[in-house]
Amino acid sequence: MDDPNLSRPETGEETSDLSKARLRAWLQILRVSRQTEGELREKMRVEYDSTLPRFDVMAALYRAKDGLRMSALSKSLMVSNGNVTGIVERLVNEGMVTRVAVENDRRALIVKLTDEGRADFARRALVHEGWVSDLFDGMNAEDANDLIAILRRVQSRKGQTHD
Amino acid sequence: MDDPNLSRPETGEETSDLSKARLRAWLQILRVSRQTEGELREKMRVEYDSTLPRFDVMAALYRAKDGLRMSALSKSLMVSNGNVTGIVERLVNEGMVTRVAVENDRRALIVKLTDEGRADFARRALVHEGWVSDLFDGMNAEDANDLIAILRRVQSRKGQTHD
DNA sequence: TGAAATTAGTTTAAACATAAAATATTTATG
DNA sequence: CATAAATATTTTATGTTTAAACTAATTTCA
Repeated sequence: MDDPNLSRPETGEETSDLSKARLRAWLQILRVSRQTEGELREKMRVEYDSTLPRFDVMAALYRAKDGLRMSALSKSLMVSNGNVTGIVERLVNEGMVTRVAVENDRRALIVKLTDEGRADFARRALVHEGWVSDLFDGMNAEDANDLIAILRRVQSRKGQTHD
Repeated sequence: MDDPNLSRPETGEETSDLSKARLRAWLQILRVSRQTEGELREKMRVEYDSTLPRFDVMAALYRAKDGLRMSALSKSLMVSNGNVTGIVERLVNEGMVTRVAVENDRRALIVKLTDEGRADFARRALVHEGWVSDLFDGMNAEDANDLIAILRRVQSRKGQTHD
């Protein structure tokens, strides 16, 4: 642990080629991510008069047939607890989800899709997959798998919440 | 090459393996992007009592020695025009940037770093690179270059603004 | 020239996002 | 049991973000 280059150079001034390559990779991820999110948001707005955050919440609830607690939802989406409150509120007003009390724990709520929400999401998810595929038309199957493998290696060991 | 699954199935109902792979890739990008942004934001807040958007604006201005117009700034950061107004406003209040009128075009403004802003950013950029490198410590140089190459292929042909 | 179109930027309203504080409830512990 | 600690969620304050409306200045072109 006494090689100074194994960790961040606290002394400043010098940065390694590897750290520069990682920074370039991060900036490229950010660029593609912003661009893709922007285009998907626009489509979501025009086609469904809705938003990506609401779509993401519905996606999480679609996978969890019995619904999710608010806290499980915010953890699964990697957004803050208070944030989910507002998004779910809007989805309730739209009739897409319901909040039901939890047996034996009056602090907690379970959020689940309504029948309408479930049917709506099923339709939208297929269209959404098509949008993504179109936006990523420069990516073949091998690229996709390589990219996923690389990003999984980056991601591992930091599965913590940040709330 | 006559496999009907090479493009999005307009008929609905069925989606190809390729489109599913691209969707998985996109979701993985989104996951890493959110996680990384969350950790960088936290560090920016704790270490500098600042935010990522302000850092991003300063980064763009650091690269452009003569400053940038508001519109060039928003295009370069891929965020809306109105958004930049507020961020620059805060940076002006902090003494990091100035707004100067443009000769022969009284509509336009050029935003540039102050001397203090330039010095501050130079220091922060090194530390920031270290943070990214630490967060990406599962990524070697080859991974970084592969990832960049893949994402460049995705990105090409959609260099438009979305404002 | 002068009206129309375009361009640059700000403002506004609504949504999203965080962090921190507050509320209510449950669990743990002396 | 009483109270302290922990948990689940909402509320509040602040900041980021977009889209759309708006103001002002510039350019186009009939």
